[in-house]
Amino acid sequence: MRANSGSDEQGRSFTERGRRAQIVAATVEAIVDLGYPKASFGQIAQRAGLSSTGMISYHFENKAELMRQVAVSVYGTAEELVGTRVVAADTARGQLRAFIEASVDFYRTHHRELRALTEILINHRDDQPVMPLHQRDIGALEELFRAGQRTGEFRDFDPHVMAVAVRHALDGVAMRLGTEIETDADSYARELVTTFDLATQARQEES
Amino acid sequence: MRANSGSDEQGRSFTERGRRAQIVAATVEAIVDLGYPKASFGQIAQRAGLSSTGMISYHFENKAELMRQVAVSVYGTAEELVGTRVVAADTARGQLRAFIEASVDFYRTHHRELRALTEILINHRDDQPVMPLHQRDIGALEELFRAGQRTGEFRDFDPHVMAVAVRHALDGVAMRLGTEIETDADSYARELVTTFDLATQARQEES
Amino acid sequence: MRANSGSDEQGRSFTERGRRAQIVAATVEAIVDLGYPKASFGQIAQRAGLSSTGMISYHFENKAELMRQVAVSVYGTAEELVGTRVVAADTARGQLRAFIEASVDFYRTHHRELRALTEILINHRDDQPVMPLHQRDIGALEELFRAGQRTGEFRDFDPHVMAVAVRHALDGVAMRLGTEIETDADSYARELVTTFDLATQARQEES
Amino acid sequence: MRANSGSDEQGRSFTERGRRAQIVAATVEAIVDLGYPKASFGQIAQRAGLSSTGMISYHFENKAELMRQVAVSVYGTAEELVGTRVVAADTARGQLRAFIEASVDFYRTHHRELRALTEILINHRDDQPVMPLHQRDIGALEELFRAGQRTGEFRDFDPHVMAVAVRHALDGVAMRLGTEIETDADSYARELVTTFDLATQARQEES
DNA sequence: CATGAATGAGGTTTCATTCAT
DNA sequence: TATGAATGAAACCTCATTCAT
Repeated sequence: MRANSGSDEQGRSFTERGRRAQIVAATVEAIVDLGYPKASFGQIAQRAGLSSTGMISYHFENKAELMRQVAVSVYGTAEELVGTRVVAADTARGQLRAFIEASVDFYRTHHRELRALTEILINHRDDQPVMPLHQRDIGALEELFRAGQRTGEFRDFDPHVMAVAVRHALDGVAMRLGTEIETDADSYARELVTTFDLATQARQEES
Repeated sequence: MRANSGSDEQGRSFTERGRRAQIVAATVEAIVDLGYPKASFGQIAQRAGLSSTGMISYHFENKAELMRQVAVSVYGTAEELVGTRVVAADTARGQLRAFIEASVDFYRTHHRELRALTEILINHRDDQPVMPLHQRDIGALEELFRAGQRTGEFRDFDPHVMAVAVRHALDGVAMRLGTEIETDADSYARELVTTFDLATQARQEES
Repeated sequence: MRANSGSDEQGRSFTERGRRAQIVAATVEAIVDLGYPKASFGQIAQRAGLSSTGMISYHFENKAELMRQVAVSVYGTAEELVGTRVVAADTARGQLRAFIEASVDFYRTHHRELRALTEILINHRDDQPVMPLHQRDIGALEELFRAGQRTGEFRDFDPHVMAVAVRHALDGVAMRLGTEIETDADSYARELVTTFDLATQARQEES
Repeated sequence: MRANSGSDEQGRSFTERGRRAQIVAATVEAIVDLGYPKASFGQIAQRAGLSSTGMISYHFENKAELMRQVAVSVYGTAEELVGTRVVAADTARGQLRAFIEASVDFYRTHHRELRALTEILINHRDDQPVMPLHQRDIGALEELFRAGQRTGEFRDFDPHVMAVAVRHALDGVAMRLGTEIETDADSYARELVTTFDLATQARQEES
């Protein structure tokens, strides 16, 4: 009848996972091309090579759920890419650097997904909110900062504000990478690393 | 027959300027309440105390133009408030501090306008694009940084990247102030000033 | 913006009352022609000479509300026609006869409205139910029966069951008049009057 | 390829008869729960424990045919239950009483089927019309009345109108038993028997 | 200036039905 | 037989915009 109950990808047939992924990808394209408000089922179906919008409704309970899945998908990819590189570092300072570099890297390689995610995060309003998403990032960063402060690597700043600053500074980079005519992603990464390194490190004259 | 040609407020009757301002304000409210995609003429008219959406079409050429005016209006207010405080400072460092503090101040006092502006910036797509808006801010910041680097107040970083970082870190604050349960705006301001102060100042051991 | 708030006809412009009546009439036609499930906005708009289904949504909050108005309208007409003839009679027995005769009369002259009403009563399911409608009729009949029993005109039966029997026997006539190839309405009336006269009157051998 | 040609249950495999009965039962449930217009194949399949609506299309030529089968099934059950009790009586008057009592009995024990049947009778429109169903009942009643009139048991009324009255008065009871908060079915039966007994019997003073 | 009415396009979603597996 | 996927039509409804008054 319908295959759209539940919201994770487990317990779904092979073909269905394929279709869902295809639709999610097409949604990203539609949002990037047309903007969230004009990313209609019609546009999405077209980009997914489907001959009917009914197919989308068949695979996703409704539009809100589809958008949620897009967010989850993009965020999942990002988390995996960034996460593995962060845990590979052994100092807090190194982890911060890894977080920034990996994030910029991700933005460079996935700027369309990222742009779509941003639009969804801004526009999606629902009872079932999409987003303990940025939240999760910010939480992780706060943790990182607090750990660094305990070991004395970092100076004594408000971990929350700093996490917000880092997170959204990166968002800024993301938005630029999507639209600007070939900005150099590496220089963004390099400068941001330096910036937040300076902003966080314990003052040397105090050591 | 129609009063909506052109896009600035000059050459308009008193009542018309009033209606336009009223509609712009109502648009802000609608966007904040419902999100950009659901901020329809109907909702806007309702919030403006108008009993017909025809009135909006009469005063604005189309929806895109209305949104453009909202952006211009909010951005104008912000620029005035922030600009006057920035020029009052006499060192580049002081100006950076003033920019950050004034911005946070503006966000605290105008977070609804700000939220609306953000949604418009993200969503608005048009042949006649609204917004070299952030652009203008970023340009001004770059200028400020370059000046500071020339006088030796600032270290040698990429002014563009730093401008983007500052601008979007502030955006992050803005988004938080709109939704978080009573975040302390002052502590955001204080921490961001310190952060970017540390990130930009010439290294003291090198002086 | 929209003229569809509230649900009675007061406080509406002349033109609007006209349009609403026109749409209600077209809804009756559509239901009779196609049946409730296929009486779509498209079909209704067509029959109302409207070039767009949007016009219906403009005048009625939603389909449920439109159906409610149809029911109210038909029932109102019936109540007026039947009511005036019932109160004109002075004995309970005479009132029962008047009720039956006037009802059959109404069915003959308004069998399309009646058919539509029946379909709506059966099919409409909503939180805001249409129908203390038959209920009202049945209540009135119970009252009539009880009065007649008090004066000794009627024998001692259960007024509720008898009311249900009368009301639904009349429904049966209604359904027949709509579909049968020219049944003689008068003979229906005559027979039903006799039937329920005999069924209700106090036994003469007991007097 | 398909098993749905024809419309009676003969010449069908055991499993197929089972599935068809199961689907018919589920259709009754769906109609009672949701109303005819919302009794979709999806809802029916769900209630039948089927995981695909394709199964329904496989077993029934189309939706109209399914509905026809539901009607036939319910009506068949009713006819059997009522019929056996009617023929057991030996006077026309006794048969009328039996018909009413057995009918009310059937409504009490099968009100869901009955409700579904009613909705189908009202809503079903097709080139291949379902239902000389009530018709058949009414025909039988007319026969019964005519027989009683010949033997002098009944007075001289129009058998058709009386049949319609009885038939639809019973429908009214059926509808009430489905929705009212515990109406006493027995009192309905008792009162209706008395009512139509009085309405039909030859006047004793004339004998 | 302002209103209410009208239009027509386009939105999401549900549905009966078909078909490959 | 049974399933899940696909299709395309049609459903209700909202919207920006226009126009007569």
